[in-house]
Amino acid sequence: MFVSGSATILHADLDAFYASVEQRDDPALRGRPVIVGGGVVLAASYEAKAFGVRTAMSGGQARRLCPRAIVVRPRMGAYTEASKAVFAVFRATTPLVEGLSIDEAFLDADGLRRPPADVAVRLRRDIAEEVGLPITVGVARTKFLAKVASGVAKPDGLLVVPPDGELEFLRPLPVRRLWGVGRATAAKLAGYGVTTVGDVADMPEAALVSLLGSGAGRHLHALARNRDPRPVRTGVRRRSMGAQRALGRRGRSPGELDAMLVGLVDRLGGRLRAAGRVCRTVTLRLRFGDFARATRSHTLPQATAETPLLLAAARNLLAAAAPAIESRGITLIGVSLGNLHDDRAVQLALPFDQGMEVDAAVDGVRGRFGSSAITRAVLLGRDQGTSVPMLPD
DNA sequence: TCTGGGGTCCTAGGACCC
DNA sequence: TCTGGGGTCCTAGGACCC
Repeated sequence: MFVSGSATILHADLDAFYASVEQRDDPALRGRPVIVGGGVVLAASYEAKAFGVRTAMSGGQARRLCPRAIVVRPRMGAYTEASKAVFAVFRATTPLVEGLSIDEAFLDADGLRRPPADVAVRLRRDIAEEVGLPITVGVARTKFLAKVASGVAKPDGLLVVPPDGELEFLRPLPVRRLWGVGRATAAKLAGYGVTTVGDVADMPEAALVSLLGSGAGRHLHALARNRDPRPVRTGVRRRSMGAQRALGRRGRSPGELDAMLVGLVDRLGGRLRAAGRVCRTVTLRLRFGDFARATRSHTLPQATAETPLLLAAARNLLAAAAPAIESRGITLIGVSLGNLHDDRAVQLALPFDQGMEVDAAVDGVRGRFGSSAITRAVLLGRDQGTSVPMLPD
């Protein structure tokens, strides 16, 4: 391991997260191939990965590759709890934590007194001792490089990329290691004989832009040349919230679909309200019998977290899509809520019989917070007073 | 081999407004 | 009667990530 004093960003990534939680909680699973999820592999322990089992693989294929694997049902609650414990250790290390997913985060180690490599060693030890899970940490000057480093160091590893060894580390890597290069982009690049990060770095930016579009092209050009100025950002808010359900191949009646839609929207409405947020855009996600995907969306005039309003919008979208579903079949239904805002609702408890004062109060709030602060004022009844949801911005 | 459940970001066209 | 350029919002689709 190379220890450097000037690398400042850590990328911490739990190994085979769901499977590791299962092995931690059930000693009989330790050292054995474990697959989480039945129809599709949600996570595979490293013992199972050794047989070629991969995340997102179908359950049937995974069992053929590794017949001895123990298949366990996912326990989302246990994973959420483990994630919270891990993030608590992150925040005890530094307040500058940017979560990327349930099992992954960037930590800014700049400004900590000890060298970043020491911070990383201690972080891995703390998480092993306090949460009982293996975690891999990549350390580098930039986010991108730190993430690549943790990917290379997996599992249960630590890799520091020294500032004077960055290009040497980066150039031989396959393009798929670049953040944002998936199957489609890798295939496009391979068509031009571009297979390594070094190959990408040697291409003119204009060539990448004409091949991949201006956004992806410029992004890749910069990353391949090790330019990534993005800082670690705290307090990043969720921008959408969704729930979906796979349906298998057999057909579903309109009544069944409607019942599923009700269930999905009800769950999302609860999550939205629990998070203290409201949404304006409702998107219906469909996957047809041939597995082609489609989305249908509608933007409401006002943001809301009320289930009946969300459900009405979702039902309209489903009704509009009914002919396509009828003719093509359906294998997945989902709902996603976008255009999220904070719901900073204030409840003005005013007597029902003083309508003049309600108007005055609304004017007062508008005067203080701007004319767009109040989108709706509702008379609730004698005892409840007046509800005034506010939507600043 | 037959396909989960959660997200993010980008692109492109059309509507609409100035 | 014919017509520019720019900006924002909405919708749909696609790629990618874990």
